[in-house]
Amino acid sequence: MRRFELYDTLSRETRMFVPITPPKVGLFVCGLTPYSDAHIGHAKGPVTFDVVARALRRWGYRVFSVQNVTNLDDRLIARGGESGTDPMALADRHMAVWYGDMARLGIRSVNYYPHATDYIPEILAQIQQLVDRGFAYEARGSVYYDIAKFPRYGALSGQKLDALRPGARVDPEPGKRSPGDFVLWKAATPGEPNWESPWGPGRPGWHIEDTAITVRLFGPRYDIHGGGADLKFPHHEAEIAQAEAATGESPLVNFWMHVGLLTLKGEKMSKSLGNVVGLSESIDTFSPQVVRFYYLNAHYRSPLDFVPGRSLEEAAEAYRALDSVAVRLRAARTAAGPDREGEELSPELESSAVSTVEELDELLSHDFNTRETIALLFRWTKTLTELLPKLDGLSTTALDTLLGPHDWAGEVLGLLGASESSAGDGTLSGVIRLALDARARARARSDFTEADRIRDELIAAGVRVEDDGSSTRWRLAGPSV
RNA sequence: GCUGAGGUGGCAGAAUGGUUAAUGCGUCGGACUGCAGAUCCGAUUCCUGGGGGUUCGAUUCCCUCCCUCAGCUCCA
Repeated sequence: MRRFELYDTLSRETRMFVPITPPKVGLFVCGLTPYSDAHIGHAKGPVTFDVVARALRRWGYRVFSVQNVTNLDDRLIARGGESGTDPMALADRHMAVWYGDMARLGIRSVNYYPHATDYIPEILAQIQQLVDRGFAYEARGSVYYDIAKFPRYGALSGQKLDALRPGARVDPEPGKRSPGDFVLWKAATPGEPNWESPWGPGRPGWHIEDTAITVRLFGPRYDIHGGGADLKFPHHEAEIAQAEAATGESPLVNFWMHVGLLTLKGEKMSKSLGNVVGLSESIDTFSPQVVRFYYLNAHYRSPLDFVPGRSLEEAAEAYRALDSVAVRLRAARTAAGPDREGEELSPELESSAVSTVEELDELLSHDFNTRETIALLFRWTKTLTELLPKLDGLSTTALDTLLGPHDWAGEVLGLLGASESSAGDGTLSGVIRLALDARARARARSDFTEADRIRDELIAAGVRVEDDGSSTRWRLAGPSV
């Protein structure tokens, strides 16, 4: 198992990661509440933790990665009510889209997506524990957590209870002992989904599902808990308070990882501000790799400012440069077959390729600095470009060695991988090839009017045409690229 | 107001108590091309918010001020 450093929000320090039960690593990430279509900010965390899981597995850890789904909450009920849809069915519908987007983004590291409503017995049991131990109280059919009973409440986010801004969005519901108390079990309102409980019919509060799930899956303590930076307070505070009070064990998690939020022109992207850019559309318009690249091109803890019409366009430009060399290298490797004899690499080049891979692991092991690994991949690409003309003469083993860094990127970053290269649709590429042949014949007889007409029509149809000395390449163009 | 994270070149964004502060985008010049694009080569050597301090040396550590973003019970 490779050793690595990880920043922990709770202790506010970067320290060596040590699993509770090596080589196992429990990774829990707060997933989403699928009450509407996902926007471009929502996938930043999942991509980040996908890389975390991929890297840990490469480094010899056995990761169990879990992302919960809050498939019932106030917003889902509200949205469902507007359209006369069952809130949980509405959640499922959005999740279908979400899973599709996750698959397109190459996120395959998540082992399990537990849904809140599948854990009602665990939730009820945990609430009962909290009541029994005196951390929670019932009022008017609801159960609240009494934050006064848990002195460490606020430690993660640095909030002081008595400093909570007076008149802020604290909701002094009748029955609450303190405005800061949060609901564990919400008494049923007619027409809403509900379950029987010792306190009457109701449904879970927002925070309780996570700890009910993690205690069930991981036990009272686990290794890494991730989520967006906006979840620190109160959500993650509540989780600590719930789990540690219920199980009597501490700390709930060893490392809290918080992902910097995506802002839109300096402001947080959110529905209420009306400044959202859709996730699915972004993937459609550009590509899953470009979206991934965009996120990973910054440190996961930094906030990232999204500028429509520029951010993904820039990422597309940068990624293409990186990818085109990877594609050509992989093509040469495919052409070489399983065991072609040929020129071997110079000792310097060979050791450079090997040490580049080692350096990639090393860079990533400092709090998952994906940006640094991308910078190194660019440098490696640069040394590769002068080799490009000689590729066809190299042996299979030489090509495999050269592909090391790209294979690393495919395995860990989910970029530049063998499977990620766009193969293209067979029919489409056949038709395009046909048009390009016609253009080539026109060019051969110096009929540039006809040649340019064909090219212009292809461009108008979204196909970019590039002559490269002897051959002509094409690719589907993104918008305004 | 309180808590946290930051302020780096035209832009995006890393890093480190010490040779030219990574990388990318963009821009400029050259090569290639019928042209364009892509690609390649080169340049963009005068960039670390202000002010103090510690140090032989700070962008990095400390203090202070200013500014930005996020959180302060919807939030990835």
